[in-house]
Amino acid sequence: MENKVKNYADEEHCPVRNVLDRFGDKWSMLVLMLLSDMDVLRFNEIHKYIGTISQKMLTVTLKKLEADGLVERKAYPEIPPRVEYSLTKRAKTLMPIIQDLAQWANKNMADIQDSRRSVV
Amino acid sequence: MENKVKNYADEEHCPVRNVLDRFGDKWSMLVLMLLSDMDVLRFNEIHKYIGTISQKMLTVTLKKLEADGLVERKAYPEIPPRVEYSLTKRAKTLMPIIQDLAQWANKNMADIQDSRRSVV
DNA sequence: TCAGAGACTTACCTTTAGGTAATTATTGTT
DNA sequence: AACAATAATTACCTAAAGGTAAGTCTCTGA
Repeated sequence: MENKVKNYADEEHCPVRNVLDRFGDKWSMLVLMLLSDMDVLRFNEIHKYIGTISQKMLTVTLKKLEADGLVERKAYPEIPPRVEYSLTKRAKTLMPIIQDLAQWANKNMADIQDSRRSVV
Repeated sequence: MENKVKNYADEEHCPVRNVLDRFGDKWSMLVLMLLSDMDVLRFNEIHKYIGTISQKMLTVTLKKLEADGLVERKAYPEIPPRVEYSLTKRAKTLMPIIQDLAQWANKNMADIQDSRRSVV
């Protein structure tokens, strides 16, 4: 019983909590999906694709994803600098699941929005 | 090109953004997984299983999930009151994906934590 | 008559996420 | 000399998420 509780609550040891916290934010999934579609993108390209993300948040998001080993950063020592981002192998094993999630969201969005409306 | 940008950024029409925003919070996934495991639970049972959630947040989370048609609430007109929560059909179509996600998280948590450490 | 059970609700406060706008470094171009 | 380009960084601010602790409602049993 106590164990059950631990399994569901313990932030340090719950893998779901621990890992999914990282892309439950506003931008991570979007960046992952974009990179999955486009393969390799430079900082400013991502910035343009996701028109509404701020430079700061793009930096933060990419750093977190890089720290988790989901995104690879390749900097070319040129002036002006060029930096290319792409998905790692690890991220590529995750993408099918994210695609499923996206598909589910696509299928169910309309119904869910209906539900929300009928509650209000 | 402009279309691409829209597809990736538009909050109103992006299904992923729109739907997944809802369980990208601190507790929703946990509650869904718990209900998936236990089938039917009362308010205080959930509260005990997830030892660290506050009453307020449990209420908020359950209400959001109910509004989205993912959780069903059955109140029995007794004193003291009894309320039972369970997953809806809609939620049950979502659970396999969440299970996959959990599995992926389980498999990759250790490596991801290593990555994070090596970055710091 | 007062405590207790169950499922909340409310007021208040702190923490975190995220946004804005200005600034940096370096070199080639005008 | 000033400017443009690229990929950031920094200081500052607002809004949203989440936590704490106390209160509410209604009946039952001691």
